[in-house]
Amino acid sequence: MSLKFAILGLLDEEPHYGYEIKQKFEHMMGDLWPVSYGQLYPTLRKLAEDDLVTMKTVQGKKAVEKNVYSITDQGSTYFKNWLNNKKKKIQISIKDEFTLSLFFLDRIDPIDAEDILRDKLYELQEKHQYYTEEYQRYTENTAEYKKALMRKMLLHLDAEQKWIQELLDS
Amino acid sequence: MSLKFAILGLLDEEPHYGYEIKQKFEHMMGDLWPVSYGQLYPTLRKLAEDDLVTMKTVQGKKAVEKNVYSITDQGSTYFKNWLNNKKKKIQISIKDEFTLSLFFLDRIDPIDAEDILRDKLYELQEKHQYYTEEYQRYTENTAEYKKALMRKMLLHLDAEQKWIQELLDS
DNA sequence: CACAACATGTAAGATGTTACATGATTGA
DNA sequence: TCAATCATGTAACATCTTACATGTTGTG
Repeated sequence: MSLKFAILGLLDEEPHYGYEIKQKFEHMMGDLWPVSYGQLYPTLRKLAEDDLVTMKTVQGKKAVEKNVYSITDQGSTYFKNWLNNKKKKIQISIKDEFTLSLFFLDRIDPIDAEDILRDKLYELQEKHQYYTEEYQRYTENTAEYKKALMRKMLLHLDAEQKWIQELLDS
Repeated sequence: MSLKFAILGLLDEEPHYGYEIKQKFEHMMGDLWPVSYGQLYPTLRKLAEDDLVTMKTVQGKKAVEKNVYSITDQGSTYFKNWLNNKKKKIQISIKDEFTLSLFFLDRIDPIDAEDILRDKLYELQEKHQYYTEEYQRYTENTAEYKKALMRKMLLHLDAEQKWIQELLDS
């Protein structure tokens, strides 16, 4: 569970409430890593159950209540241990619906098959262009990590395009 | 759910029993896409419940019983519809534990941080070499798709290595 | 005889998405 | 006043992994 560590990492700097964690995290990630409330709140509850964080309800502006979470010593140790020691897996994703469907491409008309590949290539090019422009909008003030993450996305989009181009050429 | 379509695709050629589906699929995928029984059997049951496949218990050699699954007309239509029409998503995975941990790398000693990057780069190089040798063992008889899948893996491993190298250089 | 391979499954949990449900506050 | 944003959550489902449980058959 990555989100668990993302939350602990944020809380290890300062306390945050749920809504804020989502906004801050997604902004940091350049919107490349969305978080749903359906995952966020249950995860926060579980972290509290495990005594890795504590929760305190705070009155915000007027009648708005916020649940502010703080990391515990246990939580901080757990996080730092993860950061320093644990072998962390990288994900090279080749298990997706599109890739699977190519396996069965010989079942359909070769002309349709080529169309499918060209469509996907076009889709990838558009995505690449969108993220390239996004990347160029970044300034010197943009956090290094955010740039790096976008760079990673672009490199993998390059790889994917190259792959599909190779398939078309063969 | 990708596995569902993988199963239907196999059954759309000829009937298979569960164990065989796993073996055949993983072999076709060059062992890049493992399938657990904990996922396979419940998925087969669900496909049967949805009338996309039918199950028939058959006596194999001696006392061994096999549950042979066949695709129904409904299932065949469903599969072909997926193959021809549905917009299928590609997965560019940037949401993994390792990538996340880099976000917090400024919390640890820069020398340790560099070590972590170098370790991962080394790990990726080993993996790359392993798969390259695997790829070279493929012959003209090897199914095109199997080669293509391995090629995709290698291209994304290249991208990942390039990314980490860039991080080290900066 | 032991061990690998064949064959089928369940239970529990991890990790996530989508849709629903509720209500306050702010700005146009 | 109306929509966007702020704020918190639940329920159902989807997908997948790991560990457990059971028994047969073929091979050295």
